[in-house]
Amino acid sequence: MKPITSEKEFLKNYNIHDFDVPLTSVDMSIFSIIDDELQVLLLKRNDYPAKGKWALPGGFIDKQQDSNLEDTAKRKLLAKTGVSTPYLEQVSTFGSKQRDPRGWSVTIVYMALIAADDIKLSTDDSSDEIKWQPVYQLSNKPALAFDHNEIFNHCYERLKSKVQYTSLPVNLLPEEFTLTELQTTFEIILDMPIEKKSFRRRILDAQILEETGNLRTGNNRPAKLYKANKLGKDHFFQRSIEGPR
Amino acid sequence: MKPITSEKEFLKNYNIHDFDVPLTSVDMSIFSIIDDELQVLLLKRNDYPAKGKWALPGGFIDKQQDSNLEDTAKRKLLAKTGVSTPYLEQVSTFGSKQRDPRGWSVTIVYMALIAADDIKLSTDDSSDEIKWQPVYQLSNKPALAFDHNEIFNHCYERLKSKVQYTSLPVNLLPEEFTLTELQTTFEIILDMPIEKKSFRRRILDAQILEETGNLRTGNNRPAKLYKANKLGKDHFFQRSIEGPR
DNA sequence: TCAATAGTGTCTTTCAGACACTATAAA
DNA sequence: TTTATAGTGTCTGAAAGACACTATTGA
Repeated sequence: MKPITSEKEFLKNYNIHDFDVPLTSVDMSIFSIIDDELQVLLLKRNDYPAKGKWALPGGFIDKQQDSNLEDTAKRKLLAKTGVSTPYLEQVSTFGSKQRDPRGWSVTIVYMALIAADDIKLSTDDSSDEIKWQPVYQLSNKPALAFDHNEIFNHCYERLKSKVQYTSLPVNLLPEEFTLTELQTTFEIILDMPIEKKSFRRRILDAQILEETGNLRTGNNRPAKLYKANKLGKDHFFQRSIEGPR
Repeated sequence: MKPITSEKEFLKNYNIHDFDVPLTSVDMSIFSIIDDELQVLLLKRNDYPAKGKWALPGGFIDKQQDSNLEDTAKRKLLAKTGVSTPYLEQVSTFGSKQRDPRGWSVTIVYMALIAADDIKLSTDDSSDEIKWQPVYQLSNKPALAFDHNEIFNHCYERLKSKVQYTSLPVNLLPEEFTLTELQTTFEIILDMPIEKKSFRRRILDAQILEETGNLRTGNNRPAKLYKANKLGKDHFFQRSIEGPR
């Protein structure tokens, strides 16, 4: 074999199957607030390995369809929930010899935040059951497929941590919402009461919301409706919410 | 072909080469403070693709040697720098069709912080040149191999961001150091002066350091030497350093 | 008018920035 | 005694928590 002297020539002779690469997939924790609870989407696996076990949604990269990792995550999310423009954040990548019985494997993990009213659940042939699971029932109890309990916990910790110093929860609400609804969303995720005045001052001073001019009415004083502006979906505060003293 | 009815049978018939998986690697930004500058380690590529270009250290997962992703990163770091117990943090994963001319590829990116006095640089056959590059010369200027400029920038942003609310810089110093040396390290990374009293109050109140009892002497008042305790390597503050008003 | 929720005024607390001050070494 | 750097005292300011207060609706 003669020596290679150009990049073009190198690539002509290159074959990925000469290399012993790990299996690579994308998995995700899809969060939503349903029945005033933070819930995560689970699928029951229809095939081996881990057949019959509940798992986080995910799957393999489609080298034709997907032009990058986020495409893979978005494609899976759309297939299961019908949501096409989620808040999507890469959380971490898990890779080891033992995490999948098929051998050395790597999974790139995303979390998605979606508003409950956008969701139309559907399954495909990789699973016939799909459900929302309250996160407090998942933190310790039932064993998900592979290392998905660990993966989920990592996502949940990331979410709780970022809710302390960002405005992420606006992504879990419909387009229009009241300040009380937003506060409740924060409180559900942090599992902690927040002082009303502090919360409103913090959010309003950050100028990440704008009034829509509409009101939410009920059997009491109507509340102003707001929507997130550009910044609102991703604002970082200088200080964390501290909680009760 | 008869249907598969057990996990064991499934795994017997499973062959990873039936699947079209992407090429997977690990890359890293190794930071150190050298000559009072934040610098990052670069290697000149000895082989195609991108032969002759400077690149971040990295390489493929060795499915025999490495039992997880961190092992791969640690193995590469040890080979180049001789450092075996770094501060090592997974930053992000880049994956796309175009980022490598060999086709769809994924790289898991780590950043490492190491103390200058621990380092013994060495190359292997994948490169014959290795160097420290000041980060301010890298942020915009010279084109690294593949998407390594983008990868580096991501690491650098992560580092600067975490230095505002953690004690990470202790990992860039030798075991013993003065408060002024620690402050200088923060200032170099943030590229911003920090008020002395605020800094010392913040660090000391967090109880992440302990006095070693030794003193750093010179042509002036000797300074107390400190070392990080368990918390010191990874402490998170409730509030960020804000900088001059 | 009452119940319920929206929304505000204002005090305290915490921790960062500013900056002038004192302390201790070598030359 | 001077110069250089280590280290402190104490004021101001920004933003969070506490909590009592007022506002506005339907029943």
